[in-house]
This record gives sequence, C-alpha cells and structure tokens, in this order.
Amino acid sequence: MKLPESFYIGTNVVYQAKSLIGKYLFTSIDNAITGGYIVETEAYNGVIDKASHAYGNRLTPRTQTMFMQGGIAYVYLCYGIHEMFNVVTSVKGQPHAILIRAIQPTDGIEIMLFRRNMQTLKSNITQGPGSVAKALGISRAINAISLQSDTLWIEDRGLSFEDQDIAAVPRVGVDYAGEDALLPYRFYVKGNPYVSKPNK
DNA sequence: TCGTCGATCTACT
DNA sequence: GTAGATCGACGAG
Repeated sequence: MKLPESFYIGTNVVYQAKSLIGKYLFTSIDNAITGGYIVETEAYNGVIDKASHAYGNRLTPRTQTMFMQGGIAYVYLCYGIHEMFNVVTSVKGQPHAILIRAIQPTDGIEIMLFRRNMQTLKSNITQGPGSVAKALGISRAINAISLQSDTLWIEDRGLSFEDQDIAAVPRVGVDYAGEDALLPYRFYVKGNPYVSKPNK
C-alpha cells in the first residue's frame, strides 16, 4: 500500500510532484490516524532553483535534510509560526523537495478539527501548507523521518486524475526567485474546494 | 552580533 | 482588504 522507496528516488521532481496528486497522505501521531488525499503540490528543483532553500548548494543545519536520499520528510518553520511539510525526493546529495500545499481530508476528521480548533468541517481545515501540517499534527520534531515509517507515510489507493483535471501554474509566494518564480511547478486538482488560491 | 525578511494564516476593520 | 503574529536562517559588518 505505501508508496515504495523507488518512487522517491526518481530524479524528475516536477513529474513526481504531479504524480503525488491523488495519493493519500497519513500520519499516526498521538495515537490517532489522520489523513486524506493530496490535491495540491509544489516542486522545488534542487540547486538550480532560486525558490529552493537549497539553491546554489546551500547546506545548513536546516537544509541538510533536503540533501539526504529521497523518501523522508522535510519540515521547517516559516514566518515564525507555521510549520511546512515537504517530501524529499531524488538521490543523496541532490536536494529536491515537494511541498504539500493542500489535501482533501478522509480519515480522522474529528482529530483534525480539534488540532485546528474548529467546530465544523470547512474547506480551510487543510487548505494551504501551514494548515495541512497543523491538521495532521506534523511538526519539526519529525523532520527527516522516513516515509516508510508508521508515523508518516503516503499510499496509492488507485485514485488518479486526468491531465486535463490537473492545473500546472507558477508557485505561490516565491516572487523573490526572479525568473524561476514563473516556472509552472505548482499542481492542483481543478475545482477541488481544498485547493488554496484556486485562480492563480 | 545585529537587522532583515520569509515556500503563511487568522482576525479584524 | 490588511495588519499582526513570532522566530530562525542568513548576510552584512
């Protein structure tokens, strides 16, 4: 059921980001399983991508996770408040990552509501990368954990979308990246209510 | 050592 | 529509 190690070791991060659409992401944290299927991703293409933390082979305590072999999680803090969850891909030394920006929740919705401090299910529960991490209980404590573990993993349940139902557009919040900000490295399911900023 | 600012979200006006 | 939250990474000095 879990996506095999071989999927993550592939070197075409843009293709992998698109492939993750429709895959199921689960966490088992605090004795509760939560998750859903991925409806929005962004690819970060290693040392040549100005939008990536690892641009220009920048190796720091934070980014070293991205330089490890694919198939692990990269979790970091943004704006001092939000933790973001990425899937590290490719071979050791090549810092590719895929940001999970939104999922459609299917399991453990009660738990996710509690973590998000919400009473009723609304589309913003897992809409945007900070929200996804919070709803799933993901924090920097599980940075670099294996996606073959029983804490955090991705499954293929046979759900897939046609090319025409997946939009490929420029990434969000990376204006500082110059011409790389224009690359169509963001993928999402057209019309899905959990997608953040559907029209850009 | 210090100052700047970010792969964002929420609560307000 | 817009401001505030809140902290670690990074480059300048």
